[in-house]
Order: sequence, then structure tokens, then C-alpha cells
Amino acid sequence: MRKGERRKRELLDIAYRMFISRGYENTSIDDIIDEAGIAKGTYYYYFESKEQTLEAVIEMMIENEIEAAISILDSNIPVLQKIVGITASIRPAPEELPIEGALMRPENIIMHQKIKQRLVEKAVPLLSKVVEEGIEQGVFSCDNIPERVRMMLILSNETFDEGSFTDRDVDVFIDITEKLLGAQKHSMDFIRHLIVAPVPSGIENTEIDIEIGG
Amino acid sequence: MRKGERRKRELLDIAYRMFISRGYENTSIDDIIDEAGIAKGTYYYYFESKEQTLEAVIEMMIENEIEAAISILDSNIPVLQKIVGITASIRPAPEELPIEGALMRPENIIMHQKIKQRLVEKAVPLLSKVVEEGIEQGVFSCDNIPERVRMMLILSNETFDEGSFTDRDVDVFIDITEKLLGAQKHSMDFIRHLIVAPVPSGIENTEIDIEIGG
Amino acid sequence: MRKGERRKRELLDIAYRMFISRGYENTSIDDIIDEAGIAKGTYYYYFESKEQTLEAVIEMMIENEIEAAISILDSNIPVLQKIVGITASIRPAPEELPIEGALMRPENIIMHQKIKQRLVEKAVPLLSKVVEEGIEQGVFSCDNIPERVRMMLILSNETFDEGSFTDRDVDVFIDITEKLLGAQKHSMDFIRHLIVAPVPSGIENTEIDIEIGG
Amino acid sequence: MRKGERRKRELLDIAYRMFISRGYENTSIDDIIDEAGIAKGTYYYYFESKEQTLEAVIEMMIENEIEAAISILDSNIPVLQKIVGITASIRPAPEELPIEGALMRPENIIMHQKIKQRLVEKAVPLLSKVVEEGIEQGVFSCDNIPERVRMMLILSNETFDEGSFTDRDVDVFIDITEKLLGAQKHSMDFIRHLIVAPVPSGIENTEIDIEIGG
DNA sequence: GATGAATGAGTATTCATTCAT
DNA sequence: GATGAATGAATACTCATTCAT
Repeated sequence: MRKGERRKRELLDIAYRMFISRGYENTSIDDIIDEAGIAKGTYYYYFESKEQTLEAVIEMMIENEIEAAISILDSNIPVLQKIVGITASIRPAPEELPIEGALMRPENIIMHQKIKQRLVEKAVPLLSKVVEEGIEQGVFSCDNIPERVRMMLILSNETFDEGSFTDRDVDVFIDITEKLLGAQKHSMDFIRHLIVAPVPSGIENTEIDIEIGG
Repeated sequence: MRKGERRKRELLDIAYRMFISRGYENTSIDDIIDEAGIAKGTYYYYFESKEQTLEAVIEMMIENEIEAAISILDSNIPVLQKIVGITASIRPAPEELPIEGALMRPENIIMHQKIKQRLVEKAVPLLSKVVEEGIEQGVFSCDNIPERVRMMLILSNETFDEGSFTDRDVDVFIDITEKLLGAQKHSMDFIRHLIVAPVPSGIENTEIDIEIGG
Repeated sequence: MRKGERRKRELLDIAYRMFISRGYENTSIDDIIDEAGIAKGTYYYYFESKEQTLEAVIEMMIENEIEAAISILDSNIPVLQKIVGITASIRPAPEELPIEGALMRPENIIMHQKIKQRLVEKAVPLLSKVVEEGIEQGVFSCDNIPERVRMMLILSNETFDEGSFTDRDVDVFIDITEKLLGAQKHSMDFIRHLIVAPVPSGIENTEIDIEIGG
Repeated sequence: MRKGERRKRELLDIAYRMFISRGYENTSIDDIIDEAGIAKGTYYYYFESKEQTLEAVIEMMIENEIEAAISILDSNIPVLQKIVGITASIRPAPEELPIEGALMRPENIIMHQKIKQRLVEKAVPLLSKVVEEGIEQGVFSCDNIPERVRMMLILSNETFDEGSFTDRDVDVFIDITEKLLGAQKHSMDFIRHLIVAPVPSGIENTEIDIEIGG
């Protein structure tokens, strides 16, 4: 049993790495067992199906992220930094992402989507705690905390995941987050230094500036 | 030529409906040609590949949405209502969505994602125009318009698409949109009547309220 | 493992027979598995692709021929007969050839060509040994042995493979082979009795005897 | 009719070039009509089938070669040079061959084979005339002329077509041709200067030198 | 002479899953 | 616990050919 557990964990790691690097759809059971050096029957001894494996892989991933988030939550750093730290830790680490940041490659969308969804689910209550903490300390001031936290997470995910955001995106994100949580203007400016815009502002917009209507 | 065009349009419609109702991945070429009552060769006479068909289907869909959006843009209704109208028209109409609202079913994720992405791309410049109009009229007040518009769209998509939002989500969305664009508090309250929350507030949160840490 | 090997050999035999009798291009995977009574997956469990199967089939064939050739090489028969024996054994046995002798039917050309090429490659070093032996014994006398052997093989293949050669072709072949290897005039005459010309001399030429020029 | 003929000739030229450059099997009717800028129906107005087109293409090619050969035959140059000239002209010009000399690529084998066969058929009677001429002049001395000529052609084709022959191959070829036709030793040495071996002698043989038997 | 829409049989390959040993 | 042989449904795409206009 102990041995079996270890084996399963091992397989999970392999599946994880392969799903991440080549996409779920592009990874066949054969790929996995080849890499693991086991027989096909063995794989099916440990997993019911490929989909169940994906589920398990995601669960494992989530647990890791959440663990990190909780340790931040329980630490003694200031509330504002907790928010940022947890939000960051909740996002799949860059090195875990498919190469070339090709999250949009169809073969990766499904897994990516599932992960994001689960992470938001898990993170909302955690961050809500932090916001409540902040309200007690007078740093934040707002109602409907979980809903606000959820929107903040969505914005963060959708804006920064693709890796093609600009300084302006960061500016707006900071502004809106402060207002979302009722924080002091500029109190979250420090985020700016933590996020490096890979694309200088103004480039993206040029081509979008189309003349419309009359 | 006329005849060929009609035929192609017909096939596009069929593909569209099938992709929408059973998902792109779950629709085989055979399904499409059976439905259309044509030979396989005929299908490939009009489309290069299945993927290209998806692209064409999405393009068709987008064009429809954008057309509607532009007619709103060019109309004489108040700026605030333009914003809401365009934002709504930009979202795939509910009846166009896969049955059971199962946008999250893996087989639909890819198409859904592609559509959302293209719609945002197309809508940002349109809405930016409206916001500028609003600024001139003193209704809005903000900088970095395209970035703000983009975030508003993302929030709108992610919040209302799933069909499982609450009144609180609506409240927060209104609050944040007003702040995002620098609108008067409560000036966008009227949205509330246009969006009906399918899930009463407070239900979702119960299960998320987990005890954490020590 | 033993079992798998047997199965593979079995499939190889079936593929071999089918490729030979109806041509590689005209044999579909479905034909093969129908004949073998196995599922498609099973076929692909043993072979990577149709082309790889062809490769394997040819390899098997070659090995058989070469084995026969080597046993002749190692025997004690006179050098002249070794040459003839190996040259003959190196040629695909008539019963192995596509029915109707239709080697020229396009569907067979590819395989036929590949086989000939590989056989020549394999046979040249073998026959070179024999020629060296013959030189030591004073039966042959020549330089550039591998090149000469290769040409002899080509001539033999191209002349006798089609199955439409005449007595005169045999005469010329004998003459030229003797000269090629520096053998005594008439020392290889005995070949004549081993090769039966299916077409009496003089028939082919009639139609070719065209008046040319002015 | 005149116009139709021109059109057909035009199509033939296109088909010819495409078959040559990408192989018969790899050239689809669609490729041809795209290149020609005509409709599919038009193609079938001029040709019965793809195979018939190949036949016509080859016929056209052969005619060109034979024409050149005949003009050499009728000229006043010495017999030995006629032999060489015709033999060379009979071989598909290098620039007509598939790129990269990949005659062995399966997609080209069929056409290549057909061409070689037809060329030999056509060339044998021509060269036989020359050899007879040579016999009258005392330059050659042999019987069974067509058979000898045929073998010479085969040897020439098989040896020099691949483009990977050595100086030794040339030496042996000269030696054997002289003996085949009963020419004076060294009388054909001049060929050597006309053929440039792309591969220095001795390289190929190394790897073939395998130890065999006991 | 010319068009181009329509055909449909044909083909190789993939892959998650099962199960007897 | 572990194996690996066997399965077979599923699928996208090709292409020479026909024929009504």
C-alpha cells in the first residue's frame, strides 16, 4: 500500500509534467507509460481513465498552490502584501506553463481553463479572509467581499496570464483593485514593481484603432 | 458562383448549429455531411479542413454580433445605454449557446474561448468610442480607455456567461463599472433591471466557506 | 514475448504474400487484417506503419536470399558454379513474383525496385569473395572486382527478370560475363542449360526494326 | 482544332514539368489545373485520365530524345562518337530529372522506370545501326547486335543514372563496352573525359567489405 | 470548347480501454 | 501488483472522375 501510493504519486508527477508541457489532448496514455517505463495494465491499475488522471493532476496542482497561499495567509506580513502574495501564488507558476506561453494553443485550453476555475474557487475564501482582516484594520472598506475578490482574481488571471500586458494594463488594474476593495488611493502602487510588462504600452492599440460607422 | 455561395452559407449554418449544440470536438465531418445530405467531397470542395470551418463559423458569428453593436453605436440613445447595449450584444445570445448552458463542457471550451477572444478584440475599439463620447458629455471621466473597456468586458463575460451569477455579483459589477469609467455613483443602476440573477445570493458561498489554517 | 514474435512473423508472412500478389500500393491495411483475422489495433501494435511493414517484408525476403547465397558460398562446388548459383539465388524466386509476371505493373514497381537494390547491395560483397577465390585458382583474371560483379548482377537482373529474354540474350550474357571476369572462353557455357529462354530469338526484333532517318 | 491542339500541348508541357519536379503520384489533377488556370472539366476534355496523361507526357519526352539521337545518327562524326553521343542523348537530361536527383524516391520510380524502358526500346534499333556501321568500318566486330546494344544501354543507365558512380565504375564500363562490341582495347578511352565521377573510388567499398561464412 | 459543382469510395492512423495470465 | 497483447470504433482528408449547363 505504501509502495503503491508512491508509485501512483510518481505516475501523477509524470502525467502532470507531460500534460503541462505538451497539453492534455496531445499526451497519450502510451506517452505516459513509455516515460514511466511501465505497462499499460499497470497504468490502469492506478487510474480509472485518462480523464480521471487529469482530474487528479489538477487536484495535486491546486493543493500545492493552496498550501503556499495558506502559509502566506497565516504569516505576519501586512494585509496588502498578503493580497498580492496570495494572488500571485494562486496563479500557475510560469515555469509550470506550457512552453512558449502557448496557453492559447487549443490543446492546452481545456486544462488551463479547468485549473483557473478550480483555483478561483479555492482562492476566493482565502482572499476573503484577508480582505476581512484588512477591513478590521481599516485598510479596506467594502461589502460583498467574496464577489469582489472573485472579480479581482478574474481580472488578474485574464490580464496577466497571457503574458502580453502593458504598463497601462497594470495601472488600470491597480486603480480598479483599490476601488474594488475600498483601499486608499496609491496604497497598492507597490504592485507595479512586482509586475514587469513585457510589452510597452501603446503598441497593441495602434492596429485596433479602426474607423467605425459614420 | 451565386449557387456556390448559397451552398457554402448553408453548410456554414449547419456546421454552426452543430458546433454550438454538441461542441466542435464532438462534431465529426460525417455528422455535418449527413445532416446536410451531401457527399464528403462536396464538403471539402467548400472547406479546406474542419478547423478552417470552425474559423469561418466563428467569423460569421462575430460579424453578426459586431453588426448589431455598430448599429447601436450609430444610434441616438444615451451613452450609458449604448455601453450596456453593446456589451450585451457582444455576448453570444443565450439561444446560441450550447444546450444546458454547458459552456464549460470540455468539448465546447475551445470554441467558446476563441469566440470570447475575438469578440473582445472587436468590441474594445467600439466601446472605446462610446466611452470617449461619454467623456465629452461629462458622463464618464477616465484615462487609459481601451484598457478599462477591456477589463469591463472581461468582467462581464466571466461573470454573466456561466449563467450562475447572483444579485450580489450584479451589484458589484455595477459598482466596479462605474468606478472603472469614472461615472456618477448609481448612474448605471438601471442595469440591474436588465439582468436577472438566476441564482439567489448567498447560496454559492455556503460550500466555499471552509475553515482554513490553524 | 515468444507469442508476440510468432504473431508478428505470421503477419509479416501474410503481408509478404499480399504485397507480392497484388502489389504494395494495391494492398490496404484492411486487406491485411481481414486476411489475418485480427483487429486494426493489433496490426498497429506490431507495425508502426504500412511503409515500415514493407521495409520489414523486404528485409525478411532479403535475409532468406542471402542465407541461401551464403550456404552456396561456403560449399565445396567449383567457383564457376558458385557464381551462377549465388546469382540465381539472389534473384527473387519466380514463384514469389507477382502473378502474370507483371513486375512492370506500376503497383509493383516500387517494391520490386527496392528489392533489387537491396539484393545487389548484399550480393556484391558475397560474389566478390567468389571472384577472388576464382582468381586465386586461375579461373578468373580481373581487377575492380566489386564493380564488375555489380555490373554482372545488374545485367542478370535486367535481362532475365522480365521473363521475356531469348537464347541470344543468354549467349551475349555468357560471352560478356566471361570477358567481364576474365574467364576462359566457353568456360561458362554450361549456364545455357540452366536458363530456358521463354521467347525464341528473333521475335522481339521484328517490330523494332524501324526505318530511320533519310 | 488548331487552337485545341495548342491548348493540349500547353497542358502537356505543364503536366510534364510537374510530373518531373514532384513525381507523378504527388501531382494531382488539381495541381495541374491550378497551374494551367483552367477548370477541371477542361482538363478532362483534353485527357481521358491521369494515367493517359502520363503516357502522353512520356511519349512527348521520348520523341524529343529520339529526335536528337537521329540527328546524331545522320551526322558525319566518327562511329565511336556517335555511340557515345546517342547513348548520352538517350538519357533524360539532368535538368529534366526530379530535383535532388531523387530518382529513387518512390514517387518518381514509376515514371522513371517507364521512361527508361521506352527509351531503351527506341534506342536499341538506332544504336544497332551505328554498330553495323562500325562493323563495316572495321571498328567493331560482333554478332547479336541488338542484344549487345541493349545490355550496353542497361549498364549505362543503371550505372550513371544514380549519380553516385566512381572512376572505377567508368573504367569497368569502358572495358566491358569495348569487349561487348569487339572494339579495339582503349579505343573508347576518350569517354573517360566526358564522364566525371562525383564520388572518388574506394569510398563506397569500405562498408561493404563484410566478413562472411567460415 | 469550357465550366465547376458534386461525387464517394478509399485509406492510414490513433488511442483509450479491457482482460486473461 | 503487474503485464502486454488485443480490441475496434472513430476520424479527417484525398482525388480521379462525371455531367448538367
